[in-house]
Amino acid sequence: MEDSVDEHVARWSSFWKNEPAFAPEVEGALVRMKHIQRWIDRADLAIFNEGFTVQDYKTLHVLMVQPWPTEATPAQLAEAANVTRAAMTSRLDRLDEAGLITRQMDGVDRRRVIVKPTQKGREMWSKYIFKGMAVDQRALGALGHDELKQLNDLLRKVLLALEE
Amino acid sequence: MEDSVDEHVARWSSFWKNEPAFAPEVEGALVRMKHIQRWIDRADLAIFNEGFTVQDYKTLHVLMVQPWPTEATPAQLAEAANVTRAAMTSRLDRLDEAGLITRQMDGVDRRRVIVKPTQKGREMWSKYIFKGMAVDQRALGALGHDELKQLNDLLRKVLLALEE
DNA sequence: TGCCGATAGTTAGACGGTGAACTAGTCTCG
DNA sequence: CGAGACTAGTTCACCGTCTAACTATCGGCA
Repeated sequence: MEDSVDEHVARWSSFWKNEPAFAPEVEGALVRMKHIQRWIDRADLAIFNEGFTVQDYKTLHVLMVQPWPTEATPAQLAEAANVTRAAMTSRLDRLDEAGLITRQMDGVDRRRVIVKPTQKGREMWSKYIFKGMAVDQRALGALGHDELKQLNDLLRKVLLALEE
Repeated sequence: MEDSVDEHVARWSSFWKNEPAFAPEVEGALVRMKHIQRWIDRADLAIFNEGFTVQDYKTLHVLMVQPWPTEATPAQLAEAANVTRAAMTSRLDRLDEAGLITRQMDGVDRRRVIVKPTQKGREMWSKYIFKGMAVDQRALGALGHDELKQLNDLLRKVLLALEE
């Protein structure tokens, strides 16, 4: 059975009949990933209501999810959330304002700021994390356990190469 | 061999030892897709120089790639580029200004605007499309032909379910 | 010790996106 | 045929992010 991306790839393939640089399977896989990603983003958007935004949630999320025991610097959070440090500053301002995180100066290196979630921040996070996981599972719900494992094996191989 | 996402998933798994709602393979697959996507976005960014932006390119790209014979309406382009119609208006303004597209009123339905690439627009697009494809192929370069096919089969199954 | 370069975080101004309001044109159905 | 609902595209005000300064601090080396 064919999905919308098959059409897309077929059209391109005929457009570039004699172009060896075009790799249909690469194009197909990446466009499919993009579509899945977009579907999830839209579903996630629907979860949040006035006053607590997706950005707020994602910031809190990368904070909770860090390898360190749920504390981190703005720079680490910015990298994890894929935004600039400047953007992270204003995000943290909002969360600080709302009482969801605290910012303390690091005693050892006084340039650094240690960000920690408050109790209220942790509660806010867990209020939404399960909804988010439900969306994710709905997105990949078509795959059985073995297929999910296959998918992860393939993606892991890709990622290992990209991480050098 | 383990990638950075394995660590992440292992940490979460122990965090939620007794939480059946957490599905490690779903989480892993989606985070990996996100990382691959991000790697590509960053590589793409490095391709473009002053005066012609990634947005300009992507807009031109969705125009060239449409099922219709390289002409489309702003609304179709907005959907394809995943931005609002308002944003597409200002994108098209820039491309129009630069002489890369034309906007003509549709004779049949005079609310509609038909967008077409100019010769210059087509040239600009093909100037960058091969660089973009090279990035994509580098990203998935770790996979052989059969693995790419497997990956597409899995992703197609997911997408078919999402497209109803 | 004191200087110079690097680094963490913040601040300032510009830019692109969003949602809502608006204009103009089309469709439907009594 | 004409009123009301709908649709396409644009304009506007607001908001989040980006780049590029700027401040404060750290580290190395003469």
